[in-house]
Amino acid sequence: MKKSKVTIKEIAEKLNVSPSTISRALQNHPSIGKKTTSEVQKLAKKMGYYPNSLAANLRRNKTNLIGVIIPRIDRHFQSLAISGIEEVASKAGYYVVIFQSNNSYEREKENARMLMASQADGVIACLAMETNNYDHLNAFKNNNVPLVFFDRVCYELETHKVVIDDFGAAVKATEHLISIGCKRIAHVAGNQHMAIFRDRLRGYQEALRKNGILPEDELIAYTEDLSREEGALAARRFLNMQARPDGIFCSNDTSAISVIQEVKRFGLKVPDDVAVIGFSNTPSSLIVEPALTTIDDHAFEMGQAAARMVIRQIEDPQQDIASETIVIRNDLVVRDSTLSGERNVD
Amino acid sequence: MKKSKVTIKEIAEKLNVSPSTISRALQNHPSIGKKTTSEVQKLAKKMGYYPNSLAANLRRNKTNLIGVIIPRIDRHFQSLAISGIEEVASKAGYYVVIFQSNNSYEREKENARMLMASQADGVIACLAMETNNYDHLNAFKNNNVPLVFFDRVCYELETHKVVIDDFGAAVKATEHLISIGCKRIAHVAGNQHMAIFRDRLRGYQEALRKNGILPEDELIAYTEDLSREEGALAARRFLNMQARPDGIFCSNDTSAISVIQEVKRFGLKVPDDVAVIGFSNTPSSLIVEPALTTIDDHAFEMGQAAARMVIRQIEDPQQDIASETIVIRNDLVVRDSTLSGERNVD
DNA sequence: TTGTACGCGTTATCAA
DNA sequence: TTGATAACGCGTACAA
Repeated sequence: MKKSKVTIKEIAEKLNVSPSTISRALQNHPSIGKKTTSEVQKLAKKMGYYPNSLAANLRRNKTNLIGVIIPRIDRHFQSLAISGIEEVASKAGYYVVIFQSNNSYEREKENARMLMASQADGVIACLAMETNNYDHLNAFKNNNVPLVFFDRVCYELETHKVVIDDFGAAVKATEHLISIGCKRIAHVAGNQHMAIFRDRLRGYQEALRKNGILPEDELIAYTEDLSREEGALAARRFLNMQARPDGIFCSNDTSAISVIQEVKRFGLKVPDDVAVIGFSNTPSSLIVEPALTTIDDHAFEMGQAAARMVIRQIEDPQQDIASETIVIRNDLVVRDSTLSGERNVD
Repeated sequence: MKKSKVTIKEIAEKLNVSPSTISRALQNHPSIGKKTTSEVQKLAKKMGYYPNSLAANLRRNKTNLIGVIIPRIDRHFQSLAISGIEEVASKAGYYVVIFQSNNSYEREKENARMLMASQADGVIACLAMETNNYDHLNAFKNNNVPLVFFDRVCYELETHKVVIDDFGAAVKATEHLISIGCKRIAHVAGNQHMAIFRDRLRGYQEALRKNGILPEDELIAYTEDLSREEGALAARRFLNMQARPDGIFCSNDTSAISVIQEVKRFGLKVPDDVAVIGFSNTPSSLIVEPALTTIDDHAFEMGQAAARMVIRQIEDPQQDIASETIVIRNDLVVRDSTLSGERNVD
């Protein structure tokens, strides 16, 4: 049992050479003799030496760390995106450190501070729901730490971004409902604080207009965070209306699944009486009955793209284009919640 | 736009005081005058100063980092556990760094190396499926870095552990099936590499024996990783048997849900013809129809307990009990997949 | 109340 | 092929 950790110095003493020789030998520096090198490496292993990356990073002024600020890793979309980030990062020799904001602005600020202090080489962020002040993120720009947003981006800040076309996806989803014969289409909307949910709402409205349907305010349910409960609440309100909607587009899968369950509990059929469509293609969308039609937003690819972007900036900072936006494709995945020969079309 | 990051020295020069004064003022050291302190802090803010924690940690020989080695964060159980870890850690002033092994032994080894290099103050680990050599984890013990296992632990190593009573939970689950009248109970087993899945299998067998039922080998389906596909495969085999099982206990929810879907596809009813029970209480268990009876393994609490344990060891190393194991409670959550007045009992 | 001086573990530069 | 020395940014014992 060692008391304190083994350092380069101790190895040097045992071998009667200088610490620099050890340092070089451990990195297979060509200027060190083959024999010395292998001796050093053997002894280092035997002594249980581990490099102290604090010291090395301090000296080198590079940490190979990419910080990720994200609301919550236990959301499917976000953990998938992180997997994408990690895949690209680790292949390029970077480590990924995750900071959860829990959708709290204060924690996000704290996370940003910690990231600055930890000397991360680059940062990838998906903003917290609460966030509408962006000063805490300026520190990165001011210190030339590359910053890439994804999904929940901030248009007020001039940085690189990775997004999907939420507006277009919402248009696609809504027009799908129209195409299967829905006449009266409702929308369960997310927090209007966030651009992605505003865009989805706008897309929904635009699709209606384009198809000669007048958007009605009472057909929109504004929710705080698209939870199961809010989905059920919205569904009940819609179902009890005189003129009941025959199609519901929800801004996420959680609320959509809740809506399906509520429709069934109400004694109506999905999709025959009410067709339902969600957003994100989470695993649960395959389990609910009927299986949920939804938008696949390719979270993994968003993560990959964000990581590639931030690494490119780290590795050649000259190429500093002011602000570039990558739009990841999205697909409508049609399943039984909108698919049926028996839809009650009038 | 600053070229390089602001340091204590630069602040010192601007204020014509020594760097140590700045250092102390920034930490609200009592020996520094009120006026100086506030001046320093104001200027630091204005100059956009961020402490360099590499340097500070190197000096202090403490990082306040807790490293977590975990197979995959996009598994519900694991991301919940991490949330538990984070909650406790951040309250105690520690940061959590996550290293995914992707269930690969090689990556886990690499993760351990990185964690040693990053000078983490403590480590929490949930082992990869592949892992059956534990040398890479000895480094922590040898360097007095506290190590706590949770869930997928390693009995060969003398460390602190947080687990649930997998054996007891499996007994409970199986006896529940017996109690509702199941006579012929099958089991979808996880990878027998891992103790938790061995224990669940043993618990299943023990419950049968205790109740005078002879465990049959053909009623056990051994799977690689309890995936949807493997669950479906197992279900088909069981359903096509001459003497069809009337109850199936699955070692996770994913396979259980898949079994339910397969039973229905086969034209039989859950639970009337076949009752199904899962393990872990994932969100999807509420969405499948009928809703899945399952074991709640309290992942969040496991994470909390592991974090408390590792922090205690970090903060008073004298109390170094060789090896302590915390067993977190687990609950049987009874839902419709085993609940029905109409079960076909003979 | 503040400054001086040193060291944390490593690496880069320069000289030998 | 190797060694001496300085430096990375910060914290702290000691001195003033």
